[in-house]
Amino acid sequence: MMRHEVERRLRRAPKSEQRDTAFQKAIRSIAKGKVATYGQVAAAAGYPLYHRHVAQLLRRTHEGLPWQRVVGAGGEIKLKREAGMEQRMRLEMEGVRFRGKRVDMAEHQHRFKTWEF
DNA sequence: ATCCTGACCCAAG
DNA sequence: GCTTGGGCCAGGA
Repeated sequence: MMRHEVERRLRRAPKSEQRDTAFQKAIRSIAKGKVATYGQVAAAAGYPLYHRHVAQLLRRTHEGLPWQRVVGAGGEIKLKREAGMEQRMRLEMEGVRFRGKRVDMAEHQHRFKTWEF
């Protein structure tokens, strides 16, 4: 492995790992039957503007996380086809109701306890 | 360095 | 309800 690559990893890995840990912690804190948007998860974890990274993390690894509780702005499910259907089904099994294509956010918006982060 | 892409977001029209 | 254009960040080609 080339030296510059090693240095690159040492320099950046810790930060992104911290972020991912914070994201996971925030996601795990979403109550059953509630949802939060990518942007809200990022902000609650202390990284506003990092909503795309929340998505990236979930795409990489969602094992053991209540990933179905993370939705797009306005309660929209962003996964396509099968994956989208699965997310909707998982949410409905938790009692989450939809208004058409979106989660009824007025009823199911999770409120993060910001002092925990 | 540049360009593209992504389980994004938002304001406009 | 759209669609568009802009903004955001990091990783890969």
